[in-house]
Amino acid sequence: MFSSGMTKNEIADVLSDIGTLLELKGENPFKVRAYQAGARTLEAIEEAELARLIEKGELQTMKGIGEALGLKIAELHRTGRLEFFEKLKASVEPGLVEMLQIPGLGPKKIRALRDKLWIVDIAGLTQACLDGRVAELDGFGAKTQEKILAGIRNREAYGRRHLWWDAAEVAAGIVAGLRRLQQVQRVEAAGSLRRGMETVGDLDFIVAASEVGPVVEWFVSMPGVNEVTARGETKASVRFDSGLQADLRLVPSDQFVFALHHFTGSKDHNVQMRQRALARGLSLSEWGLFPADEKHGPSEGQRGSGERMTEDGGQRAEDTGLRADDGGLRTEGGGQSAGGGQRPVLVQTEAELFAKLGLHYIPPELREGLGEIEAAEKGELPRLVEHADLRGAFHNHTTASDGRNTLAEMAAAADALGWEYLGIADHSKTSVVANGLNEERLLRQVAEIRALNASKRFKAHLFAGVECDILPDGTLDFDEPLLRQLDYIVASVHSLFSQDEATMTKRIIRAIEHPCTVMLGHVTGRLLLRREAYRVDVAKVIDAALANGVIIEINAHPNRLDLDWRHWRKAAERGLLCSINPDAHDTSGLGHVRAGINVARKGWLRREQILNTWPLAQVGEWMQARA
DNA sequence: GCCGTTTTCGGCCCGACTGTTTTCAGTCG
Repeated sequence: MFSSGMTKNEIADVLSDIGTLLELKGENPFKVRAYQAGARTLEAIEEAELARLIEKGELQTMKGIGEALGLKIAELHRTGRLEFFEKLKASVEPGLVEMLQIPGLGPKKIRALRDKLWIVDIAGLTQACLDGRVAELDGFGAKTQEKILAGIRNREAYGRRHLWWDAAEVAAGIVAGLRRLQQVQRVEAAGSLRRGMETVGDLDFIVAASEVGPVVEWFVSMPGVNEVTARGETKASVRFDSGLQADLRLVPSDQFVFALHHFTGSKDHNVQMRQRALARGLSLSEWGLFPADEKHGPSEGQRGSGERMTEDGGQRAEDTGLRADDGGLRTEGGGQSAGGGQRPVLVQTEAELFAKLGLHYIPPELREGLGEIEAAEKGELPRLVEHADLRGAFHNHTTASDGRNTLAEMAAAADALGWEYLGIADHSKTSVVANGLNEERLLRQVAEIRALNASKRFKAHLFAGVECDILPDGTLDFDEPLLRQLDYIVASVHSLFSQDEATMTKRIIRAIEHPCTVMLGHVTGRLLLRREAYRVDVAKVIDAALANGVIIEINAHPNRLDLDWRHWRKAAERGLLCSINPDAHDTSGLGHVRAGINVARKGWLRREQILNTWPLAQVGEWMQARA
């Protein structure tokens, strides 16, 4: 029998899930912690090492793994299944696990709600709060009840949007699937996903096809489709189990580019484009570009969707590498010829469409109606940074703190990406929960990094850094003599998010003014769709960074993506240097830079303005000069 | 559930904050 065991990270996830379930069952908290510690221990070793230890029956030589965990790990590794886990899962209402996502609700309170009010899911909890029953429970009160309700409401409100990263993955699969259909001539994802927005509402796919029936049929039959909300000749809509909605729009081939442009938006960009067309005696819409006085547009049946400009999703066409249009075709030229005849203007690419209106090609990420059309008219659009421009990345974690891959594994991953360098920045000692490094452990890691560099085992040069906590008073977590031994420091706030704006701003600026600070990490602490930014005067922080020659990172973790793109254009014009930092906690996390590239492009950033597009030698010189 | 070993049981574990209390339990990072 072919074995289908689990990888170490999958096993770690199971152990961690067991911890959560035991917690909900009210188990001894130390037992819970033992499972969580076991998960962490597992993450801290190499895949091959795990196999070797299991083989030799030496799992228990690892700190934190005893007899019980050892047996479970071995079984999961061998079979991918664990009876104990299955039974445990079956014994806990799944709704309780979901309730853990509500801020302020932990295992104890959830248990009380279940045992005393028989609440087993969020729907029941909502009703009990509305009835006022929750406030009457021992240990609960009016404020707690209010907070729970607010948490649930937020969840619902946020639930309507999705992280770009998650939506992009879904969209890529759909685009690839549509491309494989023989009836499909052209397909692109549009919407806010194509514009690289940090979150997206739903997905929009524009398709030109020789025959619509089979395409619609494929679309509504995709795996994961929970509900088909519309199904017609020109449009189909589905909702996935995840809550994500996807729209398919079928258009004639000669309308494809117009529909793509229209549904990519944004609304403001489209309004300005239409105005520009009108000024040239033309009328632009999703249906085409026509002489302005000529009646045109959809037949009666097609109307309706035309006026709807949503913040919807789409897939970044560049990612596929397959896009034939738009590529560098930057023709100058007016739309004069366009109005010449009575027939609609035909274009094959968006670049041609822009050219018809006297514009250079405007990349989707810039289409926010924030001056891109004026810049495109004057030929002043920047050459935006591209994913391929990256030569490395800073701010990455290893198993030394809370990462899931070792230093060597991360270095190997950087090699695989063809990067010239990789910056390590594990947590500092005050981040206890993230297993932050104390002085001794940090120095040991620095020595390890120097030795690896000397050994030439990896092509990528490793920079020794730290993600140093900014303490509540703005001082750094380590003394200057220690920090001086590192190549660079990322300074980040991880505690006391509740400080008022003045205090938080002062705190961060003090950290920026520290002579050892090289970069500022996740400036606002926001977690997209989950947690608001802490209160901070970002403008003052940018001023301070500029004054002190400190880099502000674009934290490319799909949940963070700050400093927000809306600040970058102006800040970079003033000379603020950027670094696209993946904040990777495992090797696959290095791929987050792709989300960071979106932010940089939306911020009009050019390659030169981003540290980790520079060649290794230049980065080294820059760091030397700073030190 | 793990660990240690002058232990086979008793301790593991940090600090801040909030809301509930009247001295503290629960949550969070």
